[in-house]
Amino acid sequence: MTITIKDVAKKANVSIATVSRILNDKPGYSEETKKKVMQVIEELGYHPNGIARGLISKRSHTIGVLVPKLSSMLMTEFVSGIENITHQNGSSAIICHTESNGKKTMQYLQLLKEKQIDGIIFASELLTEDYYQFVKKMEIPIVLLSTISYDHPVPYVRVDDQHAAYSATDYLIKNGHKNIGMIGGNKEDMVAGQPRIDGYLQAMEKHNLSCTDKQIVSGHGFGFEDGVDGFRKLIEQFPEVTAVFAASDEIALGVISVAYQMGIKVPEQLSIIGYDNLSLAEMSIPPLTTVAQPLKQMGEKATEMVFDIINNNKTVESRIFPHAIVERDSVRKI
Amino acid sequence: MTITIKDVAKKANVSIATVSRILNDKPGYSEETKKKVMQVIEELGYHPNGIARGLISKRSHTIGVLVPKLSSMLMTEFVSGIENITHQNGSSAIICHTESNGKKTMQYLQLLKEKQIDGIIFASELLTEDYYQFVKKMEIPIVLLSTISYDHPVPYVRVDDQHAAYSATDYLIKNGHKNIGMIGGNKEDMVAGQPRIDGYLQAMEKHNLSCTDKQIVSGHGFGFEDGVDGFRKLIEQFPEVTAVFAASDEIALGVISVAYQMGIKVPEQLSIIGYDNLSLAEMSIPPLTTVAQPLKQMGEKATEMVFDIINNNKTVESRIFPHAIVERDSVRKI
DNA sequence: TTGTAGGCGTTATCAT
DNA sequence: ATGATAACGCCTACAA
Repeated sequence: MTITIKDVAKKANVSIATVSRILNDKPGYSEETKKKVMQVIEELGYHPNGIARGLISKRSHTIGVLVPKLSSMLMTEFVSGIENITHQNGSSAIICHTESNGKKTMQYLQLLKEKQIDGIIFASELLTEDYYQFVKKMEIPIVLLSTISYDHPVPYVRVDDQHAAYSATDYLIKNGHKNIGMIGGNKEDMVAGQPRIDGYLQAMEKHNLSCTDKQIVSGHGFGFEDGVDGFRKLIEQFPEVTAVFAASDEIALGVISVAYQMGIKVPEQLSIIGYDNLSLAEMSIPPLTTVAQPLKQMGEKATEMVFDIINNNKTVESRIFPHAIVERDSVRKI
Repeated sequence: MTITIKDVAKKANVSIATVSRILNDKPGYSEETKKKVMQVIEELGYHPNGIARGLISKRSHTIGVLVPKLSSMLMTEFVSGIENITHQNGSSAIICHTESNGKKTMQYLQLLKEKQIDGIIFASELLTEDYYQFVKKMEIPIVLLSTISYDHPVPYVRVDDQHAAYSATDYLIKNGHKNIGMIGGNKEDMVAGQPRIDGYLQAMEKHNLSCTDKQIVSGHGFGFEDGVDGFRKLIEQFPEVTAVFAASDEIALGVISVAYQMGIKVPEQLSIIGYDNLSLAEMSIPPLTTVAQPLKQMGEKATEMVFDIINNNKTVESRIFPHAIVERDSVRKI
């Protein structure tokens, strides 16, 4: 049997109201009784029941985090930042692994609603009409992380993907490369897929570099294997390639790996620039030049925004974080 | 204003008891009223309040997960497995990032208690007397993941670290290596530190191979940098080294990285075997031979055990998972 | 089949 | 400064 505020009250010969006051630092008790009560609490090892509290306060001090893929280091960084701020605000985070599955996502949304979570962080996936309608109807504060909604005014935190991709490609060009290929993620992905391809295209055009379809391979995802398959395909259809822009660090590592197998030297014969700046990037051989997103800070900012909405019920402003090229050793300067 | 069971009852012209019965599939209602009620629920977009439910059922359908480090891929795999099973059981997981900080850990423990979580998974860190006493007193079901308690009978899921380390070293020896060095994690770490060193020592002795202090470097942690620093130190004090056993994959990558910088060829001049089999291992150059732990399954099993305790209130048996050498290309067969 | 009422552990509003 | 008591949203005997 777990002990409640009643037990404390009884043993301390006071009413539960008094105990409650002491617990919540509300005026209306003497130092003396406080001392007595605190002692009893200590003796009994009493801990208030947050559930009962939540029933009244209508706050669960919990926020929900929806992520498509748990196994990516990207998410790890996000989650890490989210957890920091959440804890700092005396709350905790429930993490939900959607696997990019619409049905599962809706299930989670309902679960979170039933759990009475105070807010939601929705990461790295398009906010569909369904999701949006649900969240809106339930009046749950939400902010998007590394994604956006095209049709609705939902606050977000992200990097300008197209611009970042432009910068990456531009960096390659500025370093003397002309035959630049790109390995993108999923073209259908309106958030991280197409925009990065567009940024690449934009840079190529700007510098009057030819860019045929053969120079772009867009696979199914952003993983190592996608990089492996992608580069095999790329080098076959565009053998003149001298530099590649990979839409993720994992893809970039896949490229490096294939290059190594084929005896192509990086960066002497092939330059590579990645995207994300995961810890992987420093660990690769050669260390990977890549465009960095401030992952952890983004997670933190998004979380701060959620709490801002929760606490002040004010609308918050979206935020685009700056990206930056992190120069390491995978790009040859011609 | 959020709608409650009362609103549903009123609009459907029934009592809240009836609505509750329908919601929980308890006998005592006609098909007809069910239809009516369900329709009203639909119209109103009603969702039961899990908090209120929890107050009665004394179950929060939430479990707490304590991990020391969020940014490691090890944890990612664990968490992934945990989340799977948790969701499968209609619950969710609150993840707590302790940073190996005792005070923070105790705070989290109390937070979790107040949240009335149903159980705890405690990962990759020694269960101190404090933690144990708290959990015991609060009668919270707990299972340890990739760690153990020396002094108390707390169920755990892990791999036999010493044995695994023995296997790794043995593998090196069987492939003809004699001058084998080791780069361990933290020696103070009674769970993942010393046992792996012991396993290494055991294998060396068994095969009558000399093993001086110079052959072992034990750093502060299990990260990439520890591998970098560790190997620099190792090769200085033990230049004859021809193979190294790294206590983690990240350490191994650090070693490879330094070797590359120094122009030492892997595996031609230096063989390396890692520990963990993270996805990193396949991505390295050359692909890393390592001893694999079934991370995700371990997370899943630990979670199943927690639910076993919660649901059946039975004591569960600890489980040691088998490890396995995953042969890739970082060890030269002499 | 259905409704009434008490209780889960707190907090908040009254009195005293 | 303190104590009774009504909520909070739901479940569950017990009645009807």
